[in-house]
Amino acid sequence: MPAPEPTAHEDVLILRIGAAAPRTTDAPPRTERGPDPRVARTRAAVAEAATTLFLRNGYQGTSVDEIAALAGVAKRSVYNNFADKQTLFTELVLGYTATAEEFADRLVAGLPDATDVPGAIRDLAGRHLAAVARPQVLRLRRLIILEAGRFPDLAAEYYRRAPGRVITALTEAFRKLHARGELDAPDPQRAAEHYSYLVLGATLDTALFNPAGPTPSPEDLQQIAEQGANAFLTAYRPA
Amino acid sequence: MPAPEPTAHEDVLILRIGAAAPRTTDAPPRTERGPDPRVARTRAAVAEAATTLFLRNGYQGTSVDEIAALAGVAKRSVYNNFADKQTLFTELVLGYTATAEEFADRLVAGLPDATDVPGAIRDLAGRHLAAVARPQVLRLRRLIILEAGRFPDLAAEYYRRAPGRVITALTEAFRKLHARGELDAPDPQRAAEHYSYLVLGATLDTALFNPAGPTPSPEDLQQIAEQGANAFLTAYRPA
DNA sequence: CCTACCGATCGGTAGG
DNA sequence: CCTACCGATCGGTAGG
Repeated sequence: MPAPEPTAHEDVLILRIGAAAPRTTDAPPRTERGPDPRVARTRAAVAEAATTLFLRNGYQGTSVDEIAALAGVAKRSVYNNFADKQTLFTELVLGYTATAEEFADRLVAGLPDATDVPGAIRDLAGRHLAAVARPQVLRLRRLIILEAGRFPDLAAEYYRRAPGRVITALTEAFRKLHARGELDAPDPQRAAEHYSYLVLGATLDTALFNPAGPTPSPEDLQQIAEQGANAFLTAYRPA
Repeated sequence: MPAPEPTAHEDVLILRIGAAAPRTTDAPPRTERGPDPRVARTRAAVAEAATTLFLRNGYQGTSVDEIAALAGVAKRSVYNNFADKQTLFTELVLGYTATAEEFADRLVAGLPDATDVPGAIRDLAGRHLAAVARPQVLRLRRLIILEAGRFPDLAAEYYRRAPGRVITALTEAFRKLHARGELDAPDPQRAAEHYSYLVLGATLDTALFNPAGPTPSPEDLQQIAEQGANAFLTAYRPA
């Protein structure tokens, strides 16, 4: 259960979306040499430029002209690869959501069968907060919240598959640990929520109200995670 | 220390701002009958309309024309009462911030000297969550987060005077309760943060990602508050 | 990749 | 002379 390398996380998103097949499905102009590599290159450049600008300036604050300019392509090329601005936005966000979903599953994977449960939960809290507190992740979370009025289904799907997925996985883990007598958690879902907000709450909240503020140092984050995990372990310690 | 009547809370904000003196300070045209009551009436109508629309559609999503139309006045009247759209927005938010600040102080007032500390903290949690979970309060919080990029100083001031004020007051209360041996909270600020996120975290988070979603019932909120308070009390129970 | 253009809408201000 | 208010329209910019 190795922790993923932090900074590569966002790159995976960009590359995945950038490498996706273009939207044209009818009679693609294939030759024997396969699809035109310039198509994928242009699409990847648009996706990367759009990701950068959406995360920095929001949906409304980003114009398609800016995306085209930063990608080094014509505005027409943007619309050749994505139906419209809304589709471009939702495809980028859903690509990241899939990455976050995989992270959630890996994060909790070893917990139900851990031998040193307090140690495993402290370790999980440290990895969890370190992953969530990365500037790109905080910006994405903030972006989705900002656009939840315009894209309610997208926000709901992100919530269900990213933070909600962690809650779901932790609920199952805590249920087993309660049965094993390792935790006193008769309501495992509530315990999972309490864990999440004890470990992540302060950091996520601060980032929403002060988006341009400094990132906490790894040492600060480690301390916040440890104190949150300790409070959780004391509250849910078996009798 | 009675809990404020919920729905009247927002009205206080609107009336306070609406009744404020107009901006003109040089040589007001007073007669023996006092200032023109139409001035205050127009200003109040603009403030109320702007509050409604900003909370519903955000800053960018609200035009001055819409504000004027909903208030039933000419657009020129908006500019006669507020220097520009940004000033209108910040004055409204700061008016509410002052109300929230007073609420924070009253909320925690009796805690440091409480005799039944667990009972007082459970009671505080119920009043705290009930106040914060009101739709108007959740919408205001969301609005400030949405505009934290455009109005960073405003977001920082709101955070400091509203949720931060609760943390500050609780920190002092927990420090005294720790000294009295009623809580085991050697780091009272961290304890105050843990209390806040245990009691409020899930409700605030859900409202951000699903702003059009249903409000939890008072019974649900009471249960969430009680379980959060119980987890806090177990985690910080003196030895 | 640039310029041009569309239908629409914005915040702010003119005259009366 | 003042404040308050109106109908009309300004220059500039957005997505497409």
